[in-house]
Amino acid sequence: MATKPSFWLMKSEPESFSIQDLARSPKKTTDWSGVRNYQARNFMRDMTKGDRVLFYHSSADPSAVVGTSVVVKEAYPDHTALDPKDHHYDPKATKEKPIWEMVDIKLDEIFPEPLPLGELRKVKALADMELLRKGSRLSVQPVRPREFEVVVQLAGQAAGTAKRAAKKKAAPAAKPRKKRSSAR
DNA sequence: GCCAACGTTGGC
DNA sequence: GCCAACGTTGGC
Repeated sequence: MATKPSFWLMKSEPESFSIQDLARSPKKTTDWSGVRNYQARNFMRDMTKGDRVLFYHSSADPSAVVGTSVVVKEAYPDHTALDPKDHHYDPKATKEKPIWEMVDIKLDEIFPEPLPLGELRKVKALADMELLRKGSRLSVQPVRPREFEVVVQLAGQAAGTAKRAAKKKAAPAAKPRKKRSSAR
Protein backbone atom coordinates (compact mmCIF):
# COMPACT_ATOMS: atom_id res chain seq x y z
CA MET A 1 0.00 0.00 0.00
CA ALA A 2 1.23 3.42 -0.92
CA THR A 3 0.37 5.10 2.35
CA LYS A 4 0.36 4.08 5.97
CA PRO A 5 -2.97 2.90 7.29
CA SER A 6 -5.11 5.56 8.88
CA PHE A 7 -7.20 5.19 11.98
CA TRP A 8 -10.86 5.86 12.54
CA LEU A 9 -13.72 5.44 14.94
CA MET A 10 -17.22 4.37 13.94
CA LYS A 11 -20.27 4.56 16.13
CA SER A 12 -23.18 2.20 16.20
CA GLU A 13 -26.06 1.77 18.58
CA PRO A 14 -25.82 -1.84 19.76
CA GLU A 15 -29.62 -2.00 19.63
CA SER A 16 -29.45 -1.65 15.87
CA PHE A 17 -26.04 -3.19 15.12
CA SER A 18 -23.56 -4.33 17.75
CA ILE A 19 -20.05 -5.66 17.45
CA GLN A 20 -21.53 -9.05 18.32
CA ASP A 21 -23.75 -8.70 15.27
CA LEU A 22 -20.62 -8.01 13.26
CA ALA A 23 -19.00 -11.17 14.67
CA ARG A 24 -22.02 -13.18 13.50
CA SER A 25 -22.08 -11.63 10.02
CA PRO A 26 -20.86 -13.61 7.01
CA LYS A 27 -17.08 -13.31 6.85
CA LYS A 28 -17.42 -11.12 9.96
CA THR A 29 -17.90 -8.31 7.48
CA THR A 30 -20.59 -5.67 7.03
CA ASP A 31 -21.26 -2.64 4.88
CA TRP A 32 -21.62 0.60 6.78
CA SER A 33 -24.84 1.75 5.18
CA GLY A 34 -27.10 4.44 6.52
CA VAL A 35 -24.67 7.29 7.14
CA ARG A 36 -26.53 10.49 6.26
CA ASN A 37 -24.08 13.13 7.34
CA TYR A 38 -21.74 14.75 4.84
CA GLN A 39 -18.76 15.03 7.12
CA ALA A 40 -19.02 11.38 8.09
CA ARG A 41 -19.42 10.39 4.44
CA ASN A 42 -16.34 12.39 3.48
CA PHE A 43 -14.29 10.58 6.09
CA MET A 44 -15.42 7.27 4.65
CA ARG A 45 -14.28 8.48 1.23
CA ASP A 46 -10.84 9.02 2.74
CA MET A 47 -10.60 5.45 3.99
CA THR A 48 -8.35 2.95 2.29
CA LYS A 49 -8.19 -0.82 2.53
CA GLY A 50 -6.34 -1.87 5.64
CA ASP A 51 -7.28 1.18 7.70
CA ARG A 52 -8.04 0.32 11.31
CA VAL A 53 -11.31 1.25 12.95
CA LEU A 54 -12.34 1.51 16.60
CA PHE A 55 -15.86 0.14 17.02
CA TYR A 56 -17.91 2.24 19.42
CA HIS A 57 -21.26 1.47 21.02
CA SER A 58 -23.26 4.68 21.41
CA SER A 59 -26.39 5.12 23.51
CA ALA A 60 -25.29 1.98 25.31
CA ASP A 61 -24.96 1.07 28.96
CA PRO A 62 -22.29 2.17 29.23
CA SER A 63 -21.28 3.71 25.94
CA ALA A 64 -17.88 2.24 25.14
CA VAL A 65 -15.24 1.33 22.61
CA VAL A 66 -15.80 -2.40 22.26
CA GLY A 67 -13.29 -3.57 19.70
CA THR A 68 -11.50 -2.99 16.42
CA SER A 69 -12.14 -3.68 12.78
CA VAL A 70 -10.47 -3.23 9.41
CA VAL A 71 -11.58 -1.52 6.21
CA VAL A 72 -11.87 -4.23 3.56
CA LYS A 73 -13.69 -2.31 0.81
CA GLU A 74 -13.34 1.35 -0.04
CA ALA A 75 -16.20 3.80 -0.49
CA TYR A 76 -18.99 2.84 -2.91
CA PRO A 77 -22.62 3.93 -3.32
CA ASP A 78 -24.99 3.26 -0.43
CA HIS A 79 -27.91 1.54 -2.13
CA THR A 80 -30.21 1.97 0.87
CA ALA A 81 -30.56 5.66 -0.06
CA LEU A 82 -32.34 4.60 -3.27
CA ASP A 83 -34.85 2.28 -1.64
CA PRO A 84 -38.11 4.08 -0.76
CA LYS A 85 -38.95 1.36 1.73
CA ASP A 86 -35.66 1.74 3.56
CA HIS A 87 -35.52 3.75 6.73
CA HIS A 88 -32.51 5.62 5.36
CA TYR A 89 -34.14 6.44 2.03
CA ASP A 90 -33.14 9.80 0.59
CA PRO A 91 -35.38 11.11 -2.20
CA LYS A 92 -32.55 13.31 -3.46
CA ALA A 93 -30.33 10.33 -4.22
CA THR A 94 -30.33 8.81 -7.72
CA LYS A 95 -28.43 5.99 -9.37
CA GLU A 96 -26.39 8.56 -11.28
CA LYS A 97 -25.83 10.71 -8.20
CA PRO A 98 -26.04 8.38 -5.21
CA ILE A 99 -24.90 11.14 -2.78
CA TRP A 100 -24.33 8.64 0.00
CA GLU A 101 -21.53 6.13 0.20
CA MET A 102 -20.35 3.40 2.50
CA VAL A 103 -17.36 1.15 3.13
CA ASP A 104 -17.11 -2.47 4.23
CA ILE A 105 -15.45 -3.32 7.51
CA LYS A 106 -14.37 -6.66 8.91
CA LEU A 107 -14.12 -7.54 12.57
CA ASP A 108 -10.60 -7.56 13.94
CA GLU A 109 -11.13 -8.17 17.65
CA ILE A 110 -13.75 -7.76 20.33
CA PHE A 111 -12.10 -6.38 23.46
CA PRO A 112 -12.36 -8.76 26.45
CA GLU A 113 -13.75 -5.78 28.36
CA PRO A 114 -15.45 -2.75 26.80
CA LEU A 115 -13.69 0.57 27.40
CA PRO A 116 -16.38 2.92 28.69
CA LEU A 117 -16.42 6.57 27.76
CA GLY A 118 -15.88 7.51 31.41
CA GLU A 119 -12.63 5.56 31.50
CA LEU A 120 -11.38 7.15 28.31
CA ARG A 121 -12.00 10.61 29.74
CA LYS A 122 -9.55 9.86 32.54
CA VAL A 123 -6.70 9.25 30.12
CA LYS A 124 -4.59 12.29 29.44
CA ALA A 125 -3.18 10.96 26.17
CA LEU A 126 -6.74 10.85 24.78
CA ALA A 127 -7.78 14.35 25.84
CA ASP A 128 -7.91 15.60 22.24
CA MET A 129 -9.96 12.73 20.85
CA GLU A 130 -12.92 13.83 18.77
CA LEU A 131 -15.09 11.33 20.61
CA LEU A 132 -14.47 13.10 23.92
CA ARG A 133 -15.22 16.58 22.64
CA LYS A 134 -18.30 18.13 24.17
CA GLY A 135 -21.24 17.82 21.83
CA SER A 136 -19.38 15.54 19.45
CA ARG A 137 -21.90 13.71 17.29
CA LEU A 138 -19.84 12.58 14.33
CA SER A 139 -20.59 8.93 13.67
CA VAL A 140 -17.45 8.45 11.59
CA GLN A 141 -14.36 10.25 12.76
CA PRO A 142 -10.58 10.17 12.39
CA VAL A 143 -8.40 8.97 15.26
CA ARG A 144 -4.73 9.82 15.69
CA PRO A 145 -2.36 6.82 15.42
CA ARG A 146 -1.17 7.49 18.94
CA GLU A 147 -4.74 7.51 20.27
CA PHE A 148 -5.58 4.26 18.54
CA GLU A 149 -2.50 2.68 20.06
CA VAL A 150 -3.35 3.93 23.54
CA VAL A 151 -6.94 2.68 23.34
CA VAL A 152 -5.88 -0.79 22.23
CA GLN A 153 -3.27 -0.90 24.98
CA LEU A 154 -5.85 0.15 27.58
CA ALA A 155 -8.14 -2.62 26.38
CA GLY A 156 -5.34 -5.08 27.02
CA GLN A 157 -4.77 -3.74 30.51
CA ALA A 158 -8.46 -3.85 31.30
CA ALA A 159 -8.51 -7.47 30.21
CA GLY A 160 -5.68 -8.28 32.60
CA THR A 161 -7.44 -6.56 35.48
CA ALA A 162 -10.67 -8.40 34.79
CA LYS A 163 -8.85 -11.73 34.66
CA ARG A 164 -7.16 -11.09 37.98
CA ALA A 165 -10.46 -10.02 39.56
CA ALA A 166 -12.10 -13.22 38.33
CA LYS A 167 -9.27 -15.30 39.73
CA LYS A 168 -9.47 -13.54 43.09
CA LYS A 169 -13.18 -14.17 43.24
CA ALA A 170 -12.72 -17.83 42.38
CA ALA A 171 -9.85 -18.33 44.82
CA PRO A 172 -11.81 -18.64 48.13
CA ALA A 173 -13.74 -21.54 46.66
CA ALA A 174 -10.54 -23.42 46.00
CA LYS A 175 -9.43 -26.09 48.44
CA PRO A 176 -6.98 -24.85 51.04
CA ARG A 177 -3.60 -26.12 50.08
CA LYS A 178 -1.64 -28.38 52.39
CA LYS A 179 1.48 -26.68 53.50
CA ARG A 180 4.61 -28.39 52.53
CA SER A 181 8.19 -27.50 52.69
CA SER A 182 9.34 -25.86 49.56
CA ALA A 183 12.45 -26.94 47.78
CA ARG A 184 12.91 -23.42 46.53
C1' DG B 1 -26.71 34.70 2.30
C1' DC B 2 -28.98 35.14 6.81
C1' DC B 3 -31.21 32.96 10.41
C1' DA B 4 -35.18 30.90 12.88
C1' DA B 5 -37.36 26.65 13.30
C1' DC B 6 -36.98 22.08 13.40
C1' DG B 7 -35.01 17.39 13.67
C1' DT B 8 -31.42 14.37 15.37
C1' DT B 9 -27.73 12.61 18.18
C1' DG B 10 -26.22 10.94 22.27
C1' DG B 11 -24.62 11.57 27.15
C1' DC B 12 -26.49 11.61 31.49
C1' DG C 1 -36.91 11.64 29.81
C1' DC C 2 -34.13 15.82 29.66
C1' DC C 3 -31.46 18.78 27.21
C1' DA C 4 -27.15 20.62 24.95
C1' DA C 5 -25.06 20.72 20.70
C1' DC C 6 -25.25 20.22 16.24
C1' DG C 7 -26.85 19.80 11.11
C1' DT C 8 -30.44 20.80 7.82
C1' DT C 9 -34.24 23.15 5.78
C1' DG C 10 -36.71 26.79 3.92
C1' DG C 11 -38.63 31.56 4.02
C1' DC C 12 -37.20 35.95 3.04
